[in-house]
Amino acid sequence: MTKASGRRSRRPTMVDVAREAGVALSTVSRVVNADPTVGAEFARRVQTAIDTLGYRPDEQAQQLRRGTSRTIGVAVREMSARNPLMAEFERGAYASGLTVFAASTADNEERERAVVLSMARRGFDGVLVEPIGPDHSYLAPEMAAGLAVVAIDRPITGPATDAVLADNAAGIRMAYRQLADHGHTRIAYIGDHERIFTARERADAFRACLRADGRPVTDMVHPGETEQARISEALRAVLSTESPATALVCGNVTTTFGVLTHLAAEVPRDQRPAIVGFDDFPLAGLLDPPMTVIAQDSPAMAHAALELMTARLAEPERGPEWVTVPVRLIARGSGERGPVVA
Amino acid sequence: MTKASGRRSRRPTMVDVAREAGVALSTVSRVVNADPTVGAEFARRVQTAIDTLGYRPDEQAQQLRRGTSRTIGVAVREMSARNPLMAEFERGAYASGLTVFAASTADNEERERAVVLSMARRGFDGVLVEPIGPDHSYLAPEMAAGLAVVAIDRPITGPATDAVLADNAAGIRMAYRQLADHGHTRIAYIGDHERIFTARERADAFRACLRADGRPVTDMVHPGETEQARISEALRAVLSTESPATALVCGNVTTTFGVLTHLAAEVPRDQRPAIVGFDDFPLAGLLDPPMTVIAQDSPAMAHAALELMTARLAEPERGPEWVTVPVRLIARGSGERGPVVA
DNA sequence: TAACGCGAAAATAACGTTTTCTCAAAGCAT
DNA sequence: ATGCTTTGAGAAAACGTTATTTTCGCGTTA
Repeated sequence: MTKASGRRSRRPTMVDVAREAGVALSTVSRVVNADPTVGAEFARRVQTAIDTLGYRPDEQAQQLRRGTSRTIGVAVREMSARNPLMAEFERGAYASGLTVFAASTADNEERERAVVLSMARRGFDGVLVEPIGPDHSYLAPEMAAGLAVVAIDRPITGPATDAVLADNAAGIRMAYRQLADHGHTRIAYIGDHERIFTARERADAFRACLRADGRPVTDMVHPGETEQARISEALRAVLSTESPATALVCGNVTTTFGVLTHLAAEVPRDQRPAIVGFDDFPLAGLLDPPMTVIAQDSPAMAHAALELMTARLAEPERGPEWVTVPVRLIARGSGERGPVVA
Repeated sequence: MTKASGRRSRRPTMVDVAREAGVALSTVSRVVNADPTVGAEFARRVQTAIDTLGYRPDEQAQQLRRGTSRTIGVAVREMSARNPLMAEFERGAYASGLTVFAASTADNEERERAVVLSMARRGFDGVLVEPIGPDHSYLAPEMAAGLAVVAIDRPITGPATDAVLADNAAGIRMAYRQLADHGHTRIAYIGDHERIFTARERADAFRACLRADGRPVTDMVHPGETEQARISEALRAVLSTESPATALVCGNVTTTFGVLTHLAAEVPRDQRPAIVGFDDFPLAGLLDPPMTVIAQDSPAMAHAALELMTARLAEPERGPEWVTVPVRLIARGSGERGPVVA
């Protein structure tokens, strides 16, 4: 150790290496960047100095100078929710030599702005964002300055960006169809608040299903907050009328959990409605009955997102592209029960 | 717009603002940093220029110059697993004016090294890391150079760092005690591979419980990989002897899922063993029977981690500190069933 | 032998900030 | 009016890199 236990050892810099090797600063840089024009003897000397000093380049300074960071940021509402997607995206990005950093927006519009802007100011080359609010005009100058933006799960309003979306409408239709095919005529929908894009798409698709079957829409579609109280209220509304719903479509996984919780506590097992939930989740198959769900294809979405991101990094001027990824129904039981004969 | 639709608009810089306002570069800096020595008229002029140009400081350059970033990195094995903890940590950090970026290490030792090192090279002030491998000597120079390191869930071997740990041994004892108190005398443990710190602590604690009760340890403790096949194998081993286990302790949530999956598929409902699982999970209460678990106090752990982090940022020379956070048993049913009378 | 290339290393100018240092003008007491 | 402190703005030097330009030694050729 050279000066190991000094009170506080500054990180060695290129200048230190140059001094140690007795060469010019720029020669060190050339060695570090494997410039072929550097002589063998010099390269050796510099490398030795690098090793003894334990030098490693300061990525921050590199990025400032180079103007590119090969780093992309992920701004999602909550880290866990989109997790299979993030994991897949991260793996793929890493394989392409990109670094990925994630931050959560806590479902807060202002926080999203702060997070994304901070990423841009740090020289991130791109951001994958699960957009929240209705206004994303703050992105325009960043995009003009070269930030690659890809929206996931919902499109961005304002500047036109790439986007990866799930086929929400098709998923809802599959759920509805599955229940209808098993004899249900009173099917209700409970989901997230329609201020959220996906929730709106799903609720709208569900209304369209009802209308297509010539069934009344009123009282059967219950979007709203995903708090337990609201969900319980909606459930009571659809289950305790004179002609109660015999089947439910849940708009997202939070709603599904809320519905299951309510039913377990308040409704006798043999009187529970059939259910199809949007979004798969662990243990879905171990519930009683096992949950039938509409599953999003997270790996495919992650792959598409990475594809769009790298394409845009390579060619910033290309037109924005939207990719819709199919969903599929996983029948496990809860959606295949017929109506309870009251 | 000044030069909006130009092919590619460079981000405005302090120099641009200075030119626009007709002042010196340093004056702009003083205005941005609210230096009180700047005259009112100048401040106004600069502010106007900032607004019209849409200037925002380049955090990268700021950090390079200041030598500090008020950013801390989180390197965890998987984003979802530690999520409640991360969410809480992020919230707290944000409230303290810190920015948090997360990256996953994919349970890969080399990847952890790359991620953490990259964070250090980018000028992150601290890292919260869920350590993987046995050797963390690579951290020593970084810590010497001022990187604040806090370990979560497991301690770091090599350089001495702060750490936040769950009280694994106490948790296992509670689980064992609960089952023993309900009449079980044949209790088995299935958990993660002992190369992982927490898994080793838990398996050891379980062995200690058996010994304390004067029970044989052999064949009742099954640490190993958490793949379904291995778990099933272990289960068959403990359940199909002549005096089979009547109760199980699962070492982590992955194991719990594997065990539940196996039992659901292969063992008739009325012959299933009692179970207590380490780590709580969503829907645990909706299973049949509802799962009794040892729950870690994620908010408390996050809080402790943030506490340690800020303390170290403020006082880098302080001695390393370990915090052990208590766990608690949540009795829901699966752990309160008596032995099956065969 | 002087001019000329040429290869390879050194010097230097950025990148966008912050901070230290200068220095002019203004204020004020003598 | 003179000298001395304030005040506040501008100039310039960092921070650790990379990219461009200069310099220099040396073998070729006219």
